[in-house]
Amino acid sequence: MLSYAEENYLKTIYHLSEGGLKEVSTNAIAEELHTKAASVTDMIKRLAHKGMLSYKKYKGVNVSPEGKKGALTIIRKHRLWETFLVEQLKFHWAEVHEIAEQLEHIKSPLLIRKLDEFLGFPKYDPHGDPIPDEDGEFTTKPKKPLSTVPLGDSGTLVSVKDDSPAFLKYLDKNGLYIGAHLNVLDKVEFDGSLEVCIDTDKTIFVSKKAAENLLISK
Amino acid sequence: MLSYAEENYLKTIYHLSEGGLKEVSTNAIAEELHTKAASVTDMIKRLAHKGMLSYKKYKGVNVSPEGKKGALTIIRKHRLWETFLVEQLKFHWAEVHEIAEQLEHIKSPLLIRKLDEFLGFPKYDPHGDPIPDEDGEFTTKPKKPLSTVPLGDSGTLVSVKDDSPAFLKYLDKNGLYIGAHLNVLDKVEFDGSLEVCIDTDKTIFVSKKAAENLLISK
DNA sequence: TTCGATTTTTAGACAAGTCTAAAAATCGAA
DNA sequence: TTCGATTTTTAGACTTGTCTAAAAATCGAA
Repeated sequence: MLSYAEENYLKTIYHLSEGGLKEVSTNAIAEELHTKAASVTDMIKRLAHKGMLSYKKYKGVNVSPEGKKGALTIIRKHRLWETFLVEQLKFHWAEVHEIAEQLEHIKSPLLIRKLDEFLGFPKYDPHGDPIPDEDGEFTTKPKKPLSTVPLGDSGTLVSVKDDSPAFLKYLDKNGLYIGAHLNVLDKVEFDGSLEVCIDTDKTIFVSKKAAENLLISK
Repeated sequence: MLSYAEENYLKTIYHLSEGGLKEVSTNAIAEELHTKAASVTDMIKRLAHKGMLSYKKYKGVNVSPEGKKGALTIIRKHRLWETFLVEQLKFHWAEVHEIAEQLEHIKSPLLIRKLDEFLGFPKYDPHGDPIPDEDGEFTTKPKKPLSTVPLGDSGTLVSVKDDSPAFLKYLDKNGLYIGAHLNVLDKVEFDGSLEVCIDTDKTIFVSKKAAENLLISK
């Protein structure tokens, strides 16, 4: 059984390893968790001892199959709770992360199964990220920036790269939201901006910079 | 800001003090929390230092107004989450306590306000206990054992004294559930058992012992 | 390939929360 | 009211998770 702190480290390391593929450096973990390298060394020893990571001094860590399973369980819980907060409690998708960071540590497999059922077995969270199932399986729809969508093509706005308050305000102002159906009507050669139709009923212009921040999925 | 452990102590001490009325002994706290008296002494010093308790060596502790406020916030969260688990996620009311023990420590006043609204501002939790509002106010309906309800009177089954699996099984078997409307039709002099009508459509006999375990409210 | 910069680990300290064992205070019965 | 039993506190140790400072290992550029 992992502690609150151990779960946070494991989840972070898993994310940094890009799904358990790459080894992760001590400093990268320290930076991500706003902690110190010495603390990270202590913790990765603990997690390695528990079989979650494989670790060789000075060589960084790799997530073990056991660790991957643990990380995906935490991620599953996080994303289910985010879905609950947005769909049921009517939070805005940009304000749920901190609360889900707490909720993801609640220990009760039955609770998560019932929550999943209550939400109708969602496949994606409010940020467009996939929700792993009980076995850790999930399907990632390829996401690409709106700026790379070919003229005439359409897709769903599933995520944003930058979720700063300034950019969220921009989204609101232009009637853009996660889940919106976007159709690229025209590309302006001069400045790279796009003419985009939202849900077939509204047309806006999106700057090149904004289009690079909007992530689209089919 | 109180830690997880501090919150648990405060809540337990508040309950033992019967709403902040009585002073509470070190040993009583230790027994309730399955910990040792020495640990309790350490913790009550911390909580007294934070202004939650007033404490004089060897004299037990009293809950301060600040402490009462904190305890009622935790109790409010606990009971709202229990209500959510039973009404929305379809847990049985007897299996939600442990999960709510974890959920009650989630820190987000906005979350609790939204949860309260989502649930329709419930006044009582699935065990029949009152849910304090944001200011810590609540109204306790007087509860009394079914065995003391006069012949011909009726009320709602709001709680049980003993929630052992054996007694829960008994409830199920007899069609009894929290929220059932009960009407005392007859009292058997011989063994103190009662003839009770459930929701006007079913009549059962309840032994004296069972009737002492069933708590009724008008 | 060597030496300085960077990264990582070790060593030692600290805070929270727990424990055991022993000392101190209080309680209660004769 | 006194003395033994009980309760409570203190003292010291342990674990988890954190830190700083310093040592050790690795990396990279000349």
